[in-house]
Amino acid sequence: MLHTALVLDDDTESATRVADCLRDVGFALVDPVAGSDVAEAVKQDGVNICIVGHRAMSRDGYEIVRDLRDRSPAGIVMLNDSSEEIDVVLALEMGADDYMVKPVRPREFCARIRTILRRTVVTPPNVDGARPVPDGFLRRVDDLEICGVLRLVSVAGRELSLTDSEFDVLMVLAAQTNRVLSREQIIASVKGEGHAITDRLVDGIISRLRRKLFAGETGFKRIRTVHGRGYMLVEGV
Amino acid sequence: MLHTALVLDDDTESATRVADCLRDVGFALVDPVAGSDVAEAVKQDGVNICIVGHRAMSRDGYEIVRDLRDRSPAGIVMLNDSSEEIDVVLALEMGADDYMVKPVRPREFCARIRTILRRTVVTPPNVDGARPVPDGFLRRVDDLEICGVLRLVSVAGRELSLTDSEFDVLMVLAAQTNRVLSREQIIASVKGEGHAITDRLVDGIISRLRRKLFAGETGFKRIRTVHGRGYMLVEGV
DNA sequence: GCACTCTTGACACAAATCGAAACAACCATG
DNA sequence: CATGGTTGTTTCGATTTGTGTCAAGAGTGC
Repeated sequence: MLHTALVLDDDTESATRVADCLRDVGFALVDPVAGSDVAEAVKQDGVNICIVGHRAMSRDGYEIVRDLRDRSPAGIVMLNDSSEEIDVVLALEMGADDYMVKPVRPREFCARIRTILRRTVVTPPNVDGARPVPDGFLRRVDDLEICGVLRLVSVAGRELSLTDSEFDVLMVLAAQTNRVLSREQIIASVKGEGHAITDRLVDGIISRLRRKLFAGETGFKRIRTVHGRGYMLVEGV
Repeated sequence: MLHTALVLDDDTESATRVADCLRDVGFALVDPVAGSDVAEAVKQDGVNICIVGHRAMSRDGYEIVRDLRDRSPAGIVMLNDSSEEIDVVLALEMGADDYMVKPVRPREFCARIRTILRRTVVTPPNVDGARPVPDGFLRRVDDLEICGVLRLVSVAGRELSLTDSEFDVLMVLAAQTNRVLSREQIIASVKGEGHAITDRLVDGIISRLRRKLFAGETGFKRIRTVHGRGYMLVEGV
């Protein structure tokens, strides 16, 4: 249910616009690390979808798309100012799953993203028996370890049992540490969009999480409340 | 690889234009039979991709798209004169894989078709994304061995006898380990679609499976329940 | 600082979901 | 037609989810 996205675009205006769209509909965003191997990072972080501008990380966007496609099954969307046929065709042939002309229309953008995800199989089919062990989807936040695939959590080595909704919320927070997430965003990430649920449910789950995770700990609150805005999982105290 | 396409559009000018494109790049075209059940025909003829106009076969194109998506894994492209955001979003939410505004540009059109086909796995009636199961195949999930042909199962070398329905459900779970499958998906995979059976039957079978397979095991649950969503067979603890 | 308002934490409780077992219907077999 | 095995439904207790409430806390204007 929780999807992770990566936005790469030197056009910062478009990048923030797109990032906001994605966050609103419940995506966790990964920060692009300049100079790093993008495809490798995408694999590492279990990114489901990449948005690439026609120039990104001071490189040619098309090149990045090809690179990503060669080494990752993630969905790829190319953004560009140009609506020329040649540019569209080139992007798609490099391996993009869709091509949109800026400025994107938010609702269409989200709908197209969802369409791609519908077709994206996270683990590529692998017929000959043994599939690779899911080492990915392991998130570490200080001494908190979360395995997204097996849905296991441990704090300081001590393993503990969370309910499914507790786990889902923790996952969302852990995907975006040191960043405030609104209750709406958290619910959207966990339930999908347009679910009729009270905001306050999040409070309840957070309350239970705090007790289970950081029961004995004194002083610092690692899940911090930001009054009027939401919650944040603090990393690197 | 020969692909088969079906063009449905009351706008004959667009239809022929599109059909020509497809033929040029090597598609076999299926003739639409007026009044027939489109989704059924698509299945029958092994169609890989459907092009649907906003009016087709004297019906509303959006309706056709939804119908197709519900009952076929084929790629679907919607064509329309309108470039309104609302129309795009609607089409995609009905299940279209792409939406293009007429008149289509041939090279872009073909590139987009190819992009869809890249993502379209033609897995026969099965949970979507499930890996194709070769005959005579032996699936291994940790110390769990399943022979699909002889319908035998063993855990840690110890062989045990399952009933047919237990075996079927185990097969479905084993085809997609570490991924949550809904009760609907499980029932659909085992019985075929549209079978009038209680969701809860799955619970019963899972319960019996757990007892037979992992009777003595302590601690970790290898068939995991995800509250409100379904079940998951965990691999690689 | 003080009064006021809105937000949050924590708990209690209703509703939904799940696990396991009991039970009825079905089916093949002898 | 009795038997044994399997399938699918029902039931009940246990767990989890989601709502309501109220006291405590945080922000704001004075």
